[in-house]
Amino acid sequence: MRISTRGEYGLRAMLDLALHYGEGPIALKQIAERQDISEHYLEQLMGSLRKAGLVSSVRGAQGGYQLARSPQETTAAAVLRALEGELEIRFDDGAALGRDRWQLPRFGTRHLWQTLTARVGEVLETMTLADLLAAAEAAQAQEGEYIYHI
Amino acid sequence: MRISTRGEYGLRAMLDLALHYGEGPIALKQIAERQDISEHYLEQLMGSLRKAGLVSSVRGAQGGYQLARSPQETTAAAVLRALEGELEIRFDDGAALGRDRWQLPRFGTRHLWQTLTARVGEVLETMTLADLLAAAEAAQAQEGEYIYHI
DNA sequence: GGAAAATCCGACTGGATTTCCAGGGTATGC
DNA sequence: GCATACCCTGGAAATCCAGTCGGATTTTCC
Repeated sequence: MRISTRGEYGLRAMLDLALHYGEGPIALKQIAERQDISEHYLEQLMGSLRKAGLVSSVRGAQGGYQLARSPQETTAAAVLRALEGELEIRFDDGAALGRDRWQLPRFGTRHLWQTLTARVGEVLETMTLADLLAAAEAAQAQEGEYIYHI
Repeated sequence: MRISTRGEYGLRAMLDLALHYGEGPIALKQIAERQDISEHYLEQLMGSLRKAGLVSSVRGAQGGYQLARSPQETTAAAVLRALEGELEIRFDDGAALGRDRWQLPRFGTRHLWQTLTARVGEVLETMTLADLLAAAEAAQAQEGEYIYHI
């Protein structure tokens, strides 16, 4: 059960942009350094995000990327869809299955993947970049506490 | 967001065994034919399921595989864990992260994967083979109806 | 106008993973 | 003792992933 680094890196980049929302375009190089991602690779990912309309870019010196919409309006689902393609757990061609008893297992797995996709979708559609940053701040504060407990 | 064919095939094989629960050992060849899976490949998968204690095997003529526990006691989580390894969405080494503001994105993604893993886990731990077969029967009945509606 | 700073674009490669096959070994029932 | 079936290793083929490379284009600043 995996999500590739495209999702991880792309989401981190988007969260980085969210931290600087409203400050004008941020250069790819800065994001790559802060988030420790290969610059050229991140370039590809930003291309996908731009084509999906999630970020806008400004070319030339002093250029960079910025969120197309506010962190409150950008969902994790939109980001991951742009980077990883459809969010379905196992693609299902929707072909009609027969009525024989030995075909029940196929219905069974299909049902499971559908349920799983729905649950995951619920989470991703409701979580925005702003939500994630809020949760991140809470987690970071806790981690600080933990250190002092040693 | 993918699950490989190991999960799909293995789960189908387990559901096939569930359909014949209590009838003694079922030969691999029969399962492979009914579920349309390469015999040699399925052999590998059954090896994993056996080592995980989910099926027991009987060697020799009239041998085969059978569920080690009833369909009501076998969860989808156990099956998938045996075939796909840990069910975590993106492995997290749990390393401590710093308190700098630019590290917030890392906390953010970590939080998301944790939430997602938890949700998926809930579904998989509660769903048993028996549940899946019940859902499958309902789906198959509906599909029958649908055909007559044309 | 020119240098520098950036995004944009496509091709390509090395490596890992997945899927599957071949072939031989071993246990068991009849 | 033979047919049936599981068991094991090794590896081929294909696909996918992560990252690289080289350059083209656009814009700012001096």
